[in-house]
Amino acid sequence: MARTQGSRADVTGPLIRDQARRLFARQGYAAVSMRQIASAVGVQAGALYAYTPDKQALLLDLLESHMRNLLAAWTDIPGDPLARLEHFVRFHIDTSLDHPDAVFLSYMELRNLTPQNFARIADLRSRYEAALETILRDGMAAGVMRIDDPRLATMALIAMLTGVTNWYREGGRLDRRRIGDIYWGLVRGAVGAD
Amino acid sequence: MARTQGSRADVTGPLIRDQARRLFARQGYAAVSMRQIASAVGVQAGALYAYTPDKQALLLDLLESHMRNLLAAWTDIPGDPLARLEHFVRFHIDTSLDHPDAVFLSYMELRNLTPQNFARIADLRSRYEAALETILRDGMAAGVMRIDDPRLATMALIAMLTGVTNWYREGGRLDRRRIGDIYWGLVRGAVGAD
DNA sequence: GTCTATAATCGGATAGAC
DNA sequence: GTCTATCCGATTATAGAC
Repeated sequence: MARTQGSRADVTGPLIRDQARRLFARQGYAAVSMRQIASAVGVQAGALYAYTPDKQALLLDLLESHMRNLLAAWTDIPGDPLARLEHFVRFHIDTSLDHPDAVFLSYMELRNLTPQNFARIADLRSRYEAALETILRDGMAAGVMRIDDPRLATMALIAMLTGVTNWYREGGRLDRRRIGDIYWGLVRGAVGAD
Repeated sequence: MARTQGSRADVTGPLIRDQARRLFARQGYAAVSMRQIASAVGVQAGALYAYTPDKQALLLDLLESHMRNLLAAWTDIPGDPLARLEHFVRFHIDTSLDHPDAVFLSYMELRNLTPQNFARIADLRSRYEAALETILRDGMAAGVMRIDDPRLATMALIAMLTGVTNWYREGGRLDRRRIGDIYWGLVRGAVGAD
């Protein structure tokens, strides 16, 4: 991948983020060196510092932009809490399968953030969790869901749905639509909506 | 923690494993140095190599012994598949809360194993997953569970149950018995047993 | 914006004394 | 079994040329 000299600011910036995301997800933040990222991009290590002040800022940028994209992409729908829950389940699975590396990073590399940066990401994540918890509480109030503890159910369901990234492989036995169907069946039962 | 000279082989060995497990779980394998582990134990870095040939072997030992303990501790019970499933749910949650660091490591640090070592752990894990899948299939055959895809349900349920380590804090709002009750309610619904 | 070169530190692992 | 000392390669980040 080594390149000779030349400026390509428009492509290098996104490429650094893409390769860093991919490598961090596969090997872990601490195990990836700036040289490795630079090599994957096709530049020398020193060039990375024209785009990020340091490695930590690069990780924070990846996590924060993912969480902001997630929150921006999510839109609740009006009406039946069960339909809203199905919408959330399919949204979460589709997002997780579209951006498996970003999703994986966002709950695996929190421990490598500084305390301040951790607080920023934890805040964004709690907003996303609140979206699901609201649906569950509305479903209980409407009498269409039976849930012992909506806070715990929120954590449990998100863990279950996010887990799809642990085993899903492109071109595997099940396509996305089918996976969404199966998970929705599990979730619908879990909230007592059968 | 620094100590003066002296041999304490009986305590140092277990202590190295305890501290390595704790540090690996909190910061990640790659982010923890042998010097850090030694410092937490109260010995110099060189002394660690009397107990492990290298850092990788230390990680493998932690993961493998955890998986073997898990498999040794698990015993299915005869009878009703629903009772067996409840037994599995409570076993898995209790184990996860008793050994949160080991559980976390066992599904977070697989990527830092060499391919050979990875295969060893993956084999042990698949045996554990098979225990749950068998119960689900028996429940379907007996007509007491409704499950679209038992293989996928196995992965989904284990992800959900293991997720308890992400939020549980000792002395928190809910005690273990109550957490087991709540998760069992979610699982029972998810497998269509209500 | 990118390169080359380098500073300063830290990493895993080993040797030999006690 | 543990310590001290050390080898040697890798790491993050910076400086200055182009």
